[in-house]
Amino acid sequence: MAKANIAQPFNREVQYAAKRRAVIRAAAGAFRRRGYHNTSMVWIAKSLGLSKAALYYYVKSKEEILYECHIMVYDAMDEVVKSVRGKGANGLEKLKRLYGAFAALMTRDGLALLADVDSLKGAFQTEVLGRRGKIERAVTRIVEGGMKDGSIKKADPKITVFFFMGALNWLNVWYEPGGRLSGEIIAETFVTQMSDGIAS
Amino acid sequence: MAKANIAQPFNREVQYAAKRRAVIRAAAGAFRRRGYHNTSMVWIAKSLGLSKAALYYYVKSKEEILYECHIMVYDAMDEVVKSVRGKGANGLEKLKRLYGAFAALMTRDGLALLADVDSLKGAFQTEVLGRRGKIERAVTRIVEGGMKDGSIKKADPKITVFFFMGALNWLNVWYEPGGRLSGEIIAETFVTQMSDGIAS
DNA sequence: CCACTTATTGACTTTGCGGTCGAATTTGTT
DNA sequence: AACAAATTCGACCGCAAAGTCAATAAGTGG
Repeated sequence: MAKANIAQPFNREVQYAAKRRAVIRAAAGAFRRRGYHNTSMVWIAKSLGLSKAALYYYVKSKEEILYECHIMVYDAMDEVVKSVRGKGANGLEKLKRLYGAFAALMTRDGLALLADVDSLKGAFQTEVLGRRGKIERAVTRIVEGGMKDGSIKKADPKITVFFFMGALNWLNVWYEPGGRLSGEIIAETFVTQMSDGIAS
Repeated sequence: MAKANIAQPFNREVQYAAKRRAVIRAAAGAFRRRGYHNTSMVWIAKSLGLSKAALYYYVKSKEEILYECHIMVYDAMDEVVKSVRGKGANGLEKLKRLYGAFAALMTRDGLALLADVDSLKGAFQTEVLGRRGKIERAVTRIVEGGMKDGSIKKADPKITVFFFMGALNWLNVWYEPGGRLSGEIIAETFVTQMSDGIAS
């Protein structure tokens, strides 16, 4: 019980976890802007005021960092999916909430869908692809629901989903925090455009 | 004059050019599927039944291949842009033709928007970014035209354009030639979804 | 202030891959 | 057949960047 009450800044495990997260986040930002292979461990280290060797105190390999980046995003997305359960009058309404929240994740929280899945090997890749599939299936299910309740016009669900999910992914490439276009405006426009594109 | 009439299969320059193109195309396919950095020169060579060294008889560097891949796509897109000049009753109609043709490029001709611009350096990168900007501006101009003539609902043109261009790019990731979903179906659905999303 | 754990480092090793080169082989020409 | 030009190859080099490790500094509890 003693340890449990120590204030966070003086709790070593908490500090370690926080620093580890900082490493992941620093890397995630760099990966998003310049890609996985164009970002070196030295660069990540320097951006945190550390040496490369120190990084390996927090992570096992560069690949593990990339893996964690993906997991971070999918965790957040799972959370969003859970939060729209039961909400919304129909499939389309539910989807609008979901999509808006996804857009917010990208712009507000700096979380980006990474495309470098092929740089992951073995179990890492398998799990990330699994998580991606899970999200896709969840979104597809909502879309199918909307097609059934008549709020979304009938079409192949897969194409429908990948269309607007693709738009989201491309955000990584051109969105710059603090730029002319605020995250709110983007999210709003995206939701409208998505919604009008598929409403019946 | 003598040389000019030689049949193509016996004309060395033509053969050289054809082989060079084959190298670019083989690489383009691999880059699209597994990414630039996950594709080695040895792999490209073997996929053509050659040794790595032979590749360098046709190209100066791996970076040059990536550069040519980009140029190939932008040339095709410029062609599409030119082909819709004057066509279509209004901005939206023009855009639908354009977008459909873009989708066809991706699915039918296997041309893919590469995202690895950051792997290009110096002049290569500058030119590719220039070409990309040119296309974006052309598309944006059409969209703005549509907003003026009332066929497209008013919104920030940049967001509007990036939304549906992003969807196009994401095709690379999931579209598989010969799969359940034909290029025609995809192109058709994409055009509808794009159009309904922005029509006024 | 001492013993011990946690953090961090500089210097080194390893490795995968792009790129080069001279030689060999194939192809085309007279 | 002989020669030249176009192709292709095996073997090698260089380098950037991932990853290791022994040494050390910083922090903590007694």
